[in-house]
Order: sequence, then structure tokens, then C-alpha cells
Amino acid sequence: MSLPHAILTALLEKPSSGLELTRRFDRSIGYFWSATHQQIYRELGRLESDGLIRALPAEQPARGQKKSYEVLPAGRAELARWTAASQDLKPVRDVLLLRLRAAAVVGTEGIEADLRRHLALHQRQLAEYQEIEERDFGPGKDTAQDRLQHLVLRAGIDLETFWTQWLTRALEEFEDLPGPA
Amino acid sequence: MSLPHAILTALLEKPSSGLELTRRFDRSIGYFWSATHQQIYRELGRLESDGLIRALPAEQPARGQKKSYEVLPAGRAELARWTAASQDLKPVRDVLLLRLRAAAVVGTEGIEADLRRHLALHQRQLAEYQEIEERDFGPGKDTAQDRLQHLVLRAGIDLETFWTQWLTRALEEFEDLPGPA
DNA sequence: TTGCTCATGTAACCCGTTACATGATTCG
DNA sequence: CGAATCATGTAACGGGTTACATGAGCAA
Repeated sequence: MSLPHAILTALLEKPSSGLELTRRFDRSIGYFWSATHQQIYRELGRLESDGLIRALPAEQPARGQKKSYEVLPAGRAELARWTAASQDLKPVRDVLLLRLRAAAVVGTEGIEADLRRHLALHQRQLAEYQEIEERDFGPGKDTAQDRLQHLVLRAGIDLETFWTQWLTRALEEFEDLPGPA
Repeated sequence: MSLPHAILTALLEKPSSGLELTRRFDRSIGYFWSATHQQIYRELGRLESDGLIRALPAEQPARGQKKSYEVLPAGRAELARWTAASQDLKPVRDVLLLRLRAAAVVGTEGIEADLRRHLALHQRQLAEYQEIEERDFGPGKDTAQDRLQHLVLRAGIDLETFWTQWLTRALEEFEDLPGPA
């Protein structure tokens, strides 16, 4: 039950149409909560019929017509409630770790190339986050809001740093291993 | 499509019944791929009808009767194929980071207590991993299989270390913030 | 008028979750 | 015998994923 709250957050930051939201879920918010346009339209419909958001301008009834939404007071209240509520942490589910465990049983053949691929992807993501940090969080950015957003970005940076280091170590380990031949 | 492969891995490590698998998914494998008993039974049924595993002993047809499974050659082959196959990495989906982003908009009231709770949980998990490391991966454990499993455990340790550090930093940040009062 | 892009949707499927059901075994 | 526990399931639901459908606006 987090997608509606992700959308409420995005709409509070800036009222948007479905497609604009989709674009923002490809960067920004999407860095820690991804969503496709199908999910977003479905959820916008629910939020509207629940009275948490409303379509912005004069009635635009049709398909193919842009339709922007803004958050209603009830929506803001719901988001505040959800943000403050205690939530259990979800158990980890990581395919790559699972594959390594499987490789310990059926052999490592073929997996090394994919580790390299993942390493490159994480390095790229890390670089992107670091660019954002330099661009958006220089000195003089320390309102409460800036500091919270910076904190979230730091989590992204540290996570990607972890993965690049761990994958590098994993690949070193593979060089020492008996090898596929 | 990872649960069947998690089960195949577990069954190759040791043939088991549904409930025994469930127990192992509460520790061990469950540390990076969790599953409930309902999922496991459903999937065992599929794997059996697909010819990847088979029930072990004489026909035990009934409910309430223990039923163990072992992996068939086709199952091992499928697991090897899956392990070697390139797989896209799933986008991050982290509720806590989302909540902080929301807090930047609707206020931080109430969230600090939950950060503390999360910190305690991650510290506990970290301690558990470190115990496992000391117990199971002392010197003299460096077959290929040991080293792969140790690598996976290191990922768990490093991830929990990241979260404890990041949450600690986050809580420090909150002490400096304007505060809810 | 054809095709491309913007924009909003529908439909079907699968996995994970939650609640519940039922038989077997053991122990007081 | 009754209750707890072990063990195997069924059923319903919801979110995420994938594939497809439809309309508007614009440009070659």
C-alpha cells in the first residue's frame, strides 16, 4: 500500500498529469519507488474516487486529453498519517544473492559475466547520484526539506557504493576459484 | 520467477518436506529470499507436475502426512540454466526512503520513533549475521562452496552495516531539525 | 493520409499475502 | 478423550507486470 502515497507525495511536490507522473517515476521518486504508467493511471482513478485528489481544470472527459491532478486536504492528511505510522520492514529479496547460493550447488558457470554487467550498471547509477548531489546539494542548501532530501540521496549513494564494492570483491573471488574449464 | 529456483536450491542442499522448507525459509535462504508455507506448497505442486522434483518415499497420498521431495535431473538442469542466465536488476523499492521523501513535504512528526525501531532491528540482524560468520566461516573453510556462501553472507553483513550507519546519521540529522514542537 | 508521438486507458496473468480448513500425531 | 502441535493444503484478494487498445495533435 505505498504506491498511492508515492503519488500523493509527487502531486504535492507538483500537480501533474498521469504521463508527467510517469516521467517523474522514471527518475527522482522512481529511484526508490518505481511504477509504470498502467499502475499510475489505475491508482489515480482510485485516489480520485476516494476523494484524496481531484482533476484540475475544466472537465476534460476524453481519452487522449491531458488531465492534471492536485491533492485535496483529505489526501494530505492521509499522507501525513501514513508517514508517521510505524511500518514493518520487508524481508530482503535479492535475486543475485539467490543465484550465488544456487551457484554454490550447481556451479558458477556463466554467472561471472552477469556480475560484471551488474557492476557496470551500479557504477553508472552511483555516478548519476553523485552528479545530482553536486548539482542540487551544494552549500547553502540546508532548509529542513533540503536536508531530508539529501539524506535520501545519501542512502542511494551509499547503497550503490556497497554494491560496487561487493561486486568487485565477488569478481576477485571468482578469479581465484577453480574456474569453469 | 525466482521462488521455484530458491526451492530447487534448498532441495538440492537437502531433500525436505514442505514444512521443513518453510522452516529453512525462516532462516538461511530466507535471509535473502523469503516465502510463506502457502507459497511453498503451491510451488512444490507445480514443480512436481512439471517433472522437476518428485515425492520421495512410498505413496503418501493424504493430508497431514509428511511428504518429502527430491530434485530430478531436469530440475538441476533448469536451476543451472537459470543461474547462468543474465537477469535485469529490479528497481529499488524502499518504503522508508519513500516516507522520508513524504516527510519532507508533510512534516517529520512521528517518523523518528520508527527510525529508532528500524535501527534496533537492523542492529539485531547484523549481530545475527556476525554470529553466523564466526560460527560457520572460521579458518579452514575455503572450498569453492564455502567461499561462495561466505560471499553471500558478507553481502548481508555489509547491507545491515549500511542501514545501521545510515539510520544513525538520519537520527542525528533529526536532532538538529526544527523539531515537532 | 500516413505515420509518429503524446496521452490515457483495458485486460489478463502471476506472485505474494491473508485467512481459513483439515487430517495426523502426541501427550496429559 | 481433549488439546496442542505437526503437517498439508484451499480460497480470495491485491499489487506489479506485460501486452494491447484508443484517441488527439502534428508534421512530412
